Parts: sequence; structure tokens; C-alpha cells
Amino acid sequence: MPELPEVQTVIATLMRQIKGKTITDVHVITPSIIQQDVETFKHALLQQTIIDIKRRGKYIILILEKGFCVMHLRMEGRFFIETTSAVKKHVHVVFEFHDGTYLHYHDTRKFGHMVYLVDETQLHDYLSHLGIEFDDPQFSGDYLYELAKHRKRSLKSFLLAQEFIAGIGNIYADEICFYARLHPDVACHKISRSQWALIAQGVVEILEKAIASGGTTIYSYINSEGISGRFQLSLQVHLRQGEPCYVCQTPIIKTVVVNRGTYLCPVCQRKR
DNA sequence: CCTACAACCTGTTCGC
DNA sequence: TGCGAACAGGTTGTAG
Repeated sequence: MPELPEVQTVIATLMRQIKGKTITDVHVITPSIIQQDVETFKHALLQQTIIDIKRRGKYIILILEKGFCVMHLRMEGRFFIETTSAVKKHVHVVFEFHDGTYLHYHDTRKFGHMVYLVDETQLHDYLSHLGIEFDDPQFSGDYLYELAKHRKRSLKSFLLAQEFIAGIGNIYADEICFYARLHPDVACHKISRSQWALIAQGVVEILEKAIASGGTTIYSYINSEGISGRFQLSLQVHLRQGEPCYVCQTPIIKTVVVNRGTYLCPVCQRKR
């Protein structure tokens, strides 16, 4: 479901809903969601207060008095605030708080994960596979150029790989390729330094705008307050198959790149 | 180092 | 209407 802007939106909502609350019970309905011994997980969270909530890539990090609860929504994970522990279909984990409210984790496909990590060291190791954040001071066209200049993989596969830039998924990868007027299939080593500058600019502009818009809502995804994002109104190519390109009026086409549905303008993003 | 592809799951949409 | 295939905003592991 969510890419970086959607995760950021979920976190903003969770901050209002559960920050400062103390976990008084944890119900695990589906053990496979928990990446460690379920009793260890439950015991570690009990009586802990949620101090803060942060993001790294597409991961949500609940900062507790002692340790961290790290969660990943994958394709369809969502949170709902409820006033009961009674679960509906597809709810796999329930957090009970001291004030009688409950946070339900809902995930149709059960792809999401949660884990408790004891300290900074464990947290760092757990997230060590992730690349740079788009708002890191080091993030730049030159930084990406150096990472990519010898790679033969496609631009889209580079953008989707969390080890280079953390947080980009299928929607924003398409939008970034269009922003830079590059075909998603173009090999990284054929992209010039100035083109990487444009890509970097696109990453920042698009993710910033998407966050400000509350993310992109398609396939009826809603955040835990039931509020929809608005960035789908700003999409240039994704999901616009057959509709005219906003730049040259050529119909947007849908194809497959790195096994993912991919939208592009065949004129603005010519293969060269 | 890269690509292709299966796997993890369930629900919805598409094509015949 | 019915049924199977394809597909869905993600990640990981395997094989070649």
C-alpha cells in the first residue's frame, strides 16, 4: 500500500492518536505478523509509553521508554482507532491503551511486519539495508550519479531499490521518471550527471508535494482517520493509461518494467 | 552485478 | 453469470 508520503501521513495521524499513550495490553491474532517470539514481543511492549513516532524509509518506528517497536505496512497494512478489542476481518494485532482506546492493525494480505528492538544498536542493524533519505543534506544529483554510474540496471529498478534511496515505490518511481523525461527502462550508467541532478530534483519535489498533499489515495486506501490523500490529483502518468500527456497530449501508455506495472509518455520519455 | 521469477496472502478486476 | 487469470502502492530469497 504505502510509499514514503503515505507512511509519513500515517505517522502524522498516529502522533495525534497514540503519542503519549501507555500500552496496557497487546493482542496478537496472527502470529506471522510478528517477526520474533510473540510472547517476547508482547511482554516487551507492556506498560510502555509511546514517547515519539518516526519514519525511516517506509518503516514506522514507535519510540518507547525502553526500545523501539518497528512496523512495516508493505502493500496493505493500515491502522484504525477503535473503542473495543473486538476485531473485524483482517485485523491481526490490537494494542490496548490506558485510556480505553485501541489501535487495530488491519492487513488484508498479511504482508506487513512488526518487531520489538531493545536498543539503538539493534535498531540501526535492523534498518542498515536502507539507503539515503530524500531530505538528507547529502542527497543530491551527484550523490546518485556516484551510486549509479557503473550500474547496468534500469532507472526504475534503481529508484525502487530501498538500498539506494529509501522510500520510493511504484507510483513515485513512475512520476520521477516522467519528471526527468527519462524512460524507466534506461540503464543507470547511460544517465548523465545533469540528468541525475534532474532526477534528484524530481525526487525531492515530488515527495515533498506528496507529503504536503497527505499522500496518494488509490485502490480505496485510507489512513487510520479514514482521511484520503490528495496527491492522486497531481499524478502526471501513474494510472493515466490512454489519457493525454499534460505536456504533449500523447496518450500515456502502460507497460511492464522490472515486473511492475509502469506508466509513461512514449514521446516525452523516449528511449534513446 | 544483473535479471527473472517465485513466494508471501487475499481480494478485485479483466477477459472469454 | 461464471470462472480462471492477471493484477494490486512491497520485499526477500533463489537460480542462472
